[in-house]
Amino acid sequence: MSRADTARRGGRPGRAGIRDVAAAAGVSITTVSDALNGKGRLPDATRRHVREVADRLGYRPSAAARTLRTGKSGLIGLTVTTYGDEPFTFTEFAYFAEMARAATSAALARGYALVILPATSRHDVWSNVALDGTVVIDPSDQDPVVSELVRQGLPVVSDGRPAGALPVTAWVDNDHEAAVLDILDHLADAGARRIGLLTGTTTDTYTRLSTTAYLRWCERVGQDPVYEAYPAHDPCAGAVAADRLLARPDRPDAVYGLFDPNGTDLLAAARRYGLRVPEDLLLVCCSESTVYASTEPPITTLSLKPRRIGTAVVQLLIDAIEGLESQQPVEQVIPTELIIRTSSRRRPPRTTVSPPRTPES
Amino acid sequence: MSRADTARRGGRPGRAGIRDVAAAAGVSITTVSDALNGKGRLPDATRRHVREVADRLGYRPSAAARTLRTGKSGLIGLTVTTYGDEPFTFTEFAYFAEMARAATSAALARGYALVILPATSRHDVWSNVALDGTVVIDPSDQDPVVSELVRQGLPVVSDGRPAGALPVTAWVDNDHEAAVLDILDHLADAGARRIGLLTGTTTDTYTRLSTTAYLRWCERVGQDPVYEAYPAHDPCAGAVAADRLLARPDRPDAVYGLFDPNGTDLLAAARRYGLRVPEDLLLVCCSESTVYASTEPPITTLSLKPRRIGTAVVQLLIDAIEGLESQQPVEQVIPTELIIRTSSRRRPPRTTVSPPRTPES
DNA sequence: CCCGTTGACAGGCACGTTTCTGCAAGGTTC
DNA sequence: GAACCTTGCAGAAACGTGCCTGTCAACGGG
Repeated sequence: MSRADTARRGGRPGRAGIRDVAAAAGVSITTVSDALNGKGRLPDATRRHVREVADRLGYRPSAAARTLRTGKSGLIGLTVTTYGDEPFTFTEFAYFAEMARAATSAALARGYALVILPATSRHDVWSNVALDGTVVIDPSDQDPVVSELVRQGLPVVSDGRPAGALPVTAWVDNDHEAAVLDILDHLADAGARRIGLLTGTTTDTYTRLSTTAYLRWCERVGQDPVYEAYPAHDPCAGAVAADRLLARPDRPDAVYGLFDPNGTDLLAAARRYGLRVPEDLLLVCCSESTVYASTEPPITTLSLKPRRIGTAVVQLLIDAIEGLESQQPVEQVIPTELIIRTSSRRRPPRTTVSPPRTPES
Repeated sequence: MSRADTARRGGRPGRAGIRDVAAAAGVSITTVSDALNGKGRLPDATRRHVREVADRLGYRPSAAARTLRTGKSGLIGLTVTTYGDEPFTFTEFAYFAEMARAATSAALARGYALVILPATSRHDVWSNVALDGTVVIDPSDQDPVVSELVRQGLPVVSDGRPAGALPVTAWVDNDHEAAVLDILDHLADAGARRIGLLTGTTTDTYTRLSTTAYLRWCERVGQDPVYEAYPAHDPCAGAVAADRLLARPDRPDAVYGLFDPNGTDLLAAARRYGLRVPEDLLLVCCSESTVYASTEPPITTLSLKPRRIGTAVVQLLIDAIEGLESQQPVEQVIPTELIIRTSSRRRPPRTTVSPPRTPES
């Protein structure tokens, strides 16, 4: 009677419910649930029997029902910034890909899956997915998505210091100032006397911190700043800016580029002006791409360690979701790595007259 | 009485349910549901009133409950191949990133979100997310994830022809044979007399089709095949294979590389052997990366058009999910694009004695 | 005056779980 | 032998929606 009843209610063919398993195994629904989830107090014989029957019927618990009941979906949002209507940023391709890979792995290892949610998503889309928490990449000041998620009480962990007073649960970031200062010192040590910067016009934290660090360094060593800024999301603008930088009357003899494509762009510009690297021009850029290992010459790069960031962000988020007191601080700084290649190797000073550290002016 | 009751049941603070909205608006649950979803027959005044109250309470319908009730989650899986335990392939970075971007946009535009699900995911993770369908990239013969999804009756659309008899709902792919033949003809037209191939040891469809097309072409024009194969997921192996290819006694005077990093690797190898590009060696590789526009010299690339593929795959999948008779065929071929740059530009034949088409034997 | 129709809403079931409570049966202790 | 504890399971209440099935009033035609 009750068997026929549940069988009739089965509805969609091919999907067996927990009722069907209970009926087939001759036990109650409670017993099936307990047996499959390892809870309750059941003898191993019953547990095995229920598992066998469930396997035989091809039973898969409904994720929706489980989420509704437990309040946990096992889903983590990955909110990415957008330029135009395309998700992901153009200039940080390799960075994002690596970061997302690491985040996916880390989430998976702890039983969570990642949902890609562009920051400009239609409201009805991302409000229609049950999230346990969200990772936000480079949160902007007044991101409506993020602030709403926070308002809902969901844990939010950001890659990059949150701009403004965004109340995120935790964040992970590099020490961008220290990284820039390190690079400038490295270039000066290699013999650079006027270091230029290729930067962006955007106001995100990374660009802002890096640029001010450069300006402060210039002030400290007494060098006039030499930099060009361009809209970082436009790949063509980068090539033009690189060209402009090397065309200036006060042409730098070393350049640091903040964005991934700057290395090849600067190299191409140097060739146009007949500048040899590293003899006439030292080059460093921030990139995760491996192509800079086999350019002519290989270019020194700064790695922001996206793998470590992606992993750390997910760990912090899941700790918050599961209510674990995270042993680690809620603000975590990942060290950067300077991969020194030919493009910034020490060169002899061009003249022996002026000591390397004296600014020209 | 009933108000107090529902208020008490609210449980977690900050989340208003549909009951609370109904109570606050002085209507029934049905009316709220109908008003918000645009169904039923309600006067506009009631509809507006309910919407206002819902907004005021910050009401967000529970995604889990809606999914449970309707059977649709609005989630699409993006199943990616893995090497080791890291998701995504190493060699197709830019391809995957572009494809995923386009797929995300396309899904978003139709109200769906994407869930990243590596093919080697733990069973309990991906079986615990309610999917409406799945996109599979380059499905392997006996992928347990994919076959189980198919068995569950979920629509599955693959990027790349499905290997074996995998019963996918639809697939999108390039015409890899035609693309390779096109490139080989292009190189021959540019003066190549012995064209080499840098290929992979993996058995995926792309590698297999491309290699056999190369071999067939060689047979047709009477050239001895000159190729090196390496495990495509190992970036270092690519550099070594490129070197080996140019170190052979029967060194080719033109090379096509099947994978993204082959261009820079081949260029570096050519420099080591003192070969000028394109004078001594013509170069083409398959890549979506823009760095090849500004290498020295710029390298001709074959684009597989990942944006179009990602968009097409998602459209087909959502059509299947929503039960629309797709106007388009379930097998869709996206044309490739050969971006011709300096590395394969026509050069004069080295000697006028032997006609270009005659094999050396 | 009666009956069919239509508009505007309310009641209540079902979706498929998890879990709290409860209840027998058998064993232990004083 | 009664009072207890433990074991092994069953019943049923949620979780928050969507939607099917009423109900009730107003209305109009015959």
